[in-house]
Amino acid sequence: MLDKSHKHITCENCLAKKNSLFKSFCDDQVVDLNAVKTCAYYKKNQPLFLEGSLPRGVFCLNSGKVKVFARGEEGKEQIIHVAKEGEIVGFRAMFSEEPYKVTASTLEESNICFINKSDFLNLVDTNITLRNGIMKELSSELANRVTYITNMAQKSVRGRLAFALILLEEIYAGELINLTREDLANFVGTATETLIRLLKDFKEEGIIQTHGRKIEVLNREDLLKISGA
Amino acid sequence: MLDKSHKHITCENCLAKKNSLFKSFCDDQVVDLNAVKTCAYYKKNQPLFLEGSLPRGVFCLNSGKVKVFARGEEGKEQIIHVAKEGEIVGFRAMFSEEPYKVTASTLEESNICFINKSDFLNLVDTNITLRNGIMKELSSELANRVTYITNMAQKSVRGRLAFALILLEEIYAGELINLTREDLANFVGTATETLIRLLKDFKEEGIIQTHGRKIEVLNREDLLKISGA
DNA sequence: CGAGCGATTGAAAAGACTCAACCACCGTGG
DNA sequence: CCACGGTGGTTGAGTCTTTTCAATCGCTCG
Repeated sequence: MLDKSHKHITCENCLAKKNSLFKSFCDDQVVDLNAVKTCAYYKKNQPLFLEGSLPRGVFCLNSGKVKVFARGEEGKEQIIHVAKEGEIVGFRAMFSEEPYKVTASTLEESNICFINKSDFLNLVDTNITLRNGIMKELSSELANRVTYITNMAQKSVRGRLAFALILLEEIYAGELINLTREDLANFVGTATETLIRLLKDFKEEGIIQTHGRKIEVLNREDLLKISGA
Repeated sequence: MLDKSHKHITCENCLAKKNSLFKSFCDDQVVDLNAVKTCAYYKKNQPLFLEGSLPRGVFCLNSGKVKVFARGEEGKEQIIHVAKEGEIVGFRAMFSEEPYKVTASTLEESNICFINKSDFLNLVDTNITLRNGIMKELSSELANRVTYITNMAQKSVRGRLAFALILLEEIYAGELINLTREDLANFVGTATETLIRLLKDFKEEGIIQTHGRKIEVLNREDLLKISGA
């Protein structure tokens, strides 16, 4: 179960150490990191930061999931990314002097640590491996978004949903995908009703199965095939 | 008129010096840059690099325009960006060890210089301002693409075309927009026929005017309004 | 128990795409 | 000089996808 207190999480045990940009850190640096960070417990649907506000630091997810989204014209959310345990959220904003272009908000209860902008930039300055990791990460996200844009522009909604389910299956590794239909629709980029109908189709085709709102992928191959079309 | 020879272009006079990432360079560095680069004349529709190939360096546009695109499933191009004089193309790939995810190809006759990967990375290592500029550039492009994705996912084709025309008007600053209907459709993310019909609508509404294939924007305000809807 | 949100369904309308045909321009070779 | 072929631009008709609007259902929370 989740620890709901604000107690300090030690970086040494944190998943982020293994998976994230901080993986290059040696023991000394982890101790440093541990010293400058602060930890907080977030309830479901609590924002980490808001579009338009000024970045003050980065967020490191110890547990829980976070959606990152922009708002289109009529305020409709477009979910750009779903971050999971071990990921660092908001580091792109550290290098531009601009306000956030996106909002980040928890999808479930989460324990999230915060590292101050100056502390973070200090780490970046003193650790070449970290800096290279960040440049590589920025570049590869840029490349990812090319795929994302191409998908949005060229695939049918059915294809996009298949693609989204593949991504989400990996993000929810092991667990079932657990999103409101509206969030899922906002990730795929479609209307909620359309999304529900397509999920129904997938169910009837035996590709997925639902447990309440939760979605289980039964046939990844078929999803790949549909996504490709 | 364009100089069609392969003669050396001096960085001192190049637009890229003023506008691009290299703007932070002091005179000495410009001399260095000038020494390591090579120049080439490109005909229309000639590729700078191909999706899947290994990056060997960056391209600096002295004159001309370049489209950067990915290919969707059935090979359909999705144009991600149209680069103009002064821009540096392909620098994202310098920081990941992966093959290009996109193809770059000239839209018109161009004079383009090439800087070797190791020379470029050397410059990045020795010039902190350049490095910071690059990180900022990567971050802000990432932010741009969020808008791009949201547009693709939520706007109608009409809205996307309006948005594209606004962007292209800036890129073709002063000149008329000059793209094949197919390229424009691949930028907007639609079928060529749909694109042509929408252009016709815009013409009838007095928002644009065509001169052969070239497009002149008459009413930017209306485009903004349509794009916003 | 009632309010309210999220999930679901139906029906109709709008938006885009596909296919097929035709036009217009341009450079080539005879 | 002119017919030819090819590419890019345009139009029409029909179809499919997706959205929109309206209504219903189920569940949880106070």
